[in-house]
This record gives sequence, C-alpha cells and structure tokens, in this order.
Amino acid sequence: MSGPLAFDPIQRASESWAKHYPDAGEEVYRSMRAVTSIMRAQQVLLAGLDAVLKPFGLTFSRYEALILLTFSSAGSLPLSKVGERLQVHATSVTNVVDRLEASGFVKRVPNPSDGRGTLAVITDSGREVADAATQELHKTQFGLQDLQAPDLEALFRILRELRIGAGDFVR
Amino acid sequence: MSGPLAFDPIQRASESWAKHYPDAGEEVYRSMRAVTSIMRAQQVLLAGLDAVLKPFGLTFSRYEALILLTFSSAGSLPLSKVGERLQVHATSVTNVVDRLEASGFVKRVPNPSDGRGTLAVITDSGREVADAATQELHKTQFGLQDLQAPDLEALFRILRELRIGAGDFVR
DNA sequence: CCTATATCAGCTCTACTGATATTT
DNA sequence: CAAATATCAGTACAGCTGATATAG
Repeated sequence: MSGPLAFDPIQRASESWAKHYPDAGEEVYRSMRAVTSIMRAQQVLLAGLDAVLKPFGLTFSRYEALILLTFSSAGSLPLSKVGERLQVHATSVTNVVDRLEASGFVKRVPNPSDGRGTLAVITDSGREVADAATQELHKTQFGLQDLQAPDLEALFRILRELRIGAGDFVR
Repeated sequence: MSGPLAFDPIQRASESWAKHYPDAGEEVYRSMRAVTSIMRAQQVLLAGLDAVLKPFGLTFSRYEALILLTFSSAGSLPLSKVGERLQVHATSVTNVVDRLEASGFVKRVPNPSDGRGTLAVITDSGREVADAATQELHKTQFGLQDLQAPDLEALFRILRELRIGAGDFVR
C-alpha cells in the first residue's frame, strides 16, 4: 500500500478535533485519541496474528476456541459455554465450530447431561495444531514484542475497567 | 445473551496459560492478557459507537471518513488520501465512499489536478449528519466515559509505540 | 514503459436478526 | 407452559486478491 506517514495521523486528527470542536473539552480529545488508538491497534494486531495462524488453517477466532478446549479438563465444552467464555454470539459459535470441524480439529458430540446441548470435543490433530500455533505466537509475543512489561500491565489494568463497565464480569 | 460472569475471563485464561505453558515466561502471559484485552475492548467500543451512529445511517468507518472530509480545508480529498489517513485499503475506500454517496453525504468529482484521481466532496447534508453524530458521540466520550484522564493518556502513549512498530508513521 | 489511481468481480470472515426444532 | 440450546437462512460489513481502464 503506502509507506509510513511523516506524522502521527491520530495526533493530527486530535488537533483537528480541538480546532473544529473547541468547546468539547480536553476529556473529549483524550477519549478520541484513546478510542482511535484502540481501533488501530486491534487492526494491526489481528492482521499479525492471522498471518501467523494462516499456515495452520486457523484464524484468531478459531484459535481462541481451540485453546479454550485444550484448557478444559475433558477436552470438551458445551457450545453455550464456548460462547459465554469468548463473549461471542451463539450463531458465531456455530460458525466457528463448523469450520474447526471441517478442518478435523474438533468434533461435535451430543451433551450426555443435557439433551438440548452439544459438546465441542477437541481431536488429536486439534491439539497438535493448537500447540504448534501457540509456539509460533509465543515467539512474537502475540505481536506485542515492542512493549515493555509495565505498559503491558497497564493495558490489562485499564481495559479491565472498560470490560467491567461493559458488563463482561463483576468485580 | 448471557449475563456477567462471576470472574474475569481474561484473568482466568491467563492462569490457564501459565498452567499449560509453564516455561513460556511472564512476558508471554502479560502479552496474552494485553492482546486479549485489546481485542475485547475494540469489540465493546465498536458495538457502542455503531449503536450511536446507526440512527444517522452511519457506521464508525463511514463516520471516520466523513469527519476527515469536514476537517479538510476544501471539504474534499482525493480517495487515495482518505485511504492513507485512515490506514485502509483502496478497495475499502471505494466501498465506504460508495455507501456515503448512496446516502447523499458525499459526492464524487474528478480531481482537477490529477486526471487519474477522484475527489470525495462532502455535501451539506453530510456536514449536518457529521455534526449531529459528533454531538451524540461527545455525550458518551466515545464509550470511554468510565476511564480517568491519566488512563486515557496512557492508552494513547502505549499504543502509539505499537503503531510506530507497525510502520504507520515515523517518529 | 512503468507507476499511480480507482474500480470491479469474487471471495472470506465475523456478526447480527429472525425463525425454528428440540429438550428442560 | 416458558426458557434454554443450537441451527439455519439471510443480511451487512470490512478486508483481501487479482484484473482492468485510465492517466501521469
């Protein structure tokens, strides 16, 4: 595409904001810079993660679901639990599990303890690909190799407040 | 969907990570928490922003493009500039401008100073909807009303390093 | 001739709504 | 009966590749 800009586009946008909305207040400019930064960071990180995972036939969404299964004691979870933990819609769970199943990384089994439900069970090849992909992701620290430990901790702490405010969980 | 969890799912995932990959090192666990936090924060924020913008017939992507035009001196920019500033693909610019044009918020005009190019020009109704939408977004501080000023500044500062590392711009 | 601009067709992916069958 | 589980059809969106027409 195009090379690096000679200025920070978010800083520039923030200055324009202050000029066009002079009465908005500093907190608005700060929020604007923060929200735009989060949007861009997510885009950069997701592209990097998906690039690492692509050779394994995985996307980050599918990787997250697969890891959740490797971490479960039985290697299986009800689809409803998967959605709850990953904070995704029921239809998205169906979609992700469809794709993982098509790749042979999970299989569906009726939930023996609830006739309404279905379990996603990780397969041997699912465990293998999850471990191999994890090794690669660890090498690049999930794309955050440039950030210092205190900054990584700050991101977690600050964004946890946001997640609590969104009703993800109770403190 | 489902109510709030009684625990932090990212904290829980981090503990599972340490248990399953005990030799990965603290920096890997910190990075995992940070990257997952950014992904979730983006999802929460985008949903909130899009909900505010929906009554105006806008998505956040379209809003960003529209604002960029209101900030330009002539109310118009070459499509290539739009893509450069918003860090999006040329085909995505075509797509966004298509939709804004269909809503009557911008119109396309041949670039008088470059026969290859096209200008996106904001219309009067485009300016009106952008200002009205901005007023609403300011009311909720873009969904970041729960965060304190130092934390907003920290997000900008930390994620700027990530953006520099990604080659968005040079310091 | 090579590069830049913009578009188009076609594809992937995630996410949503609304409807449905099944079971608790 | 109402609620929960999962699926399906259909839609919207962003993002990508590869090809193409036009112009610098």
